[in-house]
Amino acid sequence: MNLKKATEIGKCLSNQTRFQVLEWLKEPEKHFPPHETLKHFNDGVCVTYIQEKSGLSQSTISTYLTNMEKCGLLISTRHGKWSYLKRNEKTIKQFTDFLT
Amino acid sequence: MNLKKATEIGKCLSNQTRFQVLEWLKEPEKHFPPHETLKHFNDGVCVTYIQEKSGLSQSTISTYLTNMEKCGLLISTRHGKWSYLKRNEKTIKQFTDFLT
DNA sequence: TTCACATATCGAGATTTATCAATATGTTTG
DNA sequence: CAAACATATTGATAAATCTCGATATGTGAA
Repeated sequence: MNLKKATEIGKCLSNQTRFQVLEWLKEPEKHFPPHETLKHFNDGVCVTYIQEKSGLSQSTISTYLTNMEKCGLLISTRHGKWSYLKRNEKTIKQFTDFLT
Repeated sequence: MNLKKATEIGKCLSNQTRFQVLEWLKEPEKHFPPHETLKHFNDGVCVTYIQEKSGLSQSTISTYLTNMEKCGLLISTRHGKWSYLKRNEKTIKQFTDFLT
């Protein structure tokens, strides 16, 4: 973790929706319905569910999630036509360690 | 700590200078010369030193520090004509706990 | 009380971000 | 392959942030 990377993460955390997504993804089963095909949340939650819950447009959420992945806050996994997002606890810890 | 407060802190952390200030204030004696009147860094570092080190204008730094104090990242103490700033470890911990 | 210095606030222009609708790209299924 | 669905990218506009110089306020010293 360095200052530049930490600041990029800070940017992601400067918006309520983006921060909220990270909170939701702590406990997907509490905040999202089960997936149709996948029977677990091991790889997180699909973009559509996050988009619906956020209330923002599909393009906005897609951009948010892409950026959050780029700076290491999220891990994206593709299964068929769906992209699943989960928290990247490793980067999150590096960030909080850097701050502390 | 709640989402709104955490996002305000995120905003502070979305700028390299502001994040850097927090890093500098971890070890003031490593990054700043000793104060003339005060012989310690118990209350942190005066605005002028932070401003000089940052290279930004006095007004910009003053605004940054004020905002960082408002959202609880810094504690400000006045001694005579100087304001000293130090990290507010309590809020920082609440923030990292909230994120984790 | 006046001067000098430390910090805060104001007003403004340049840059960045928020957010959308429209469109494009992937991927499965019929 | 064509249709349908999931996600990504583009282009645009409104809002927010960055940053400064100028100015105001607060405080100790002469």
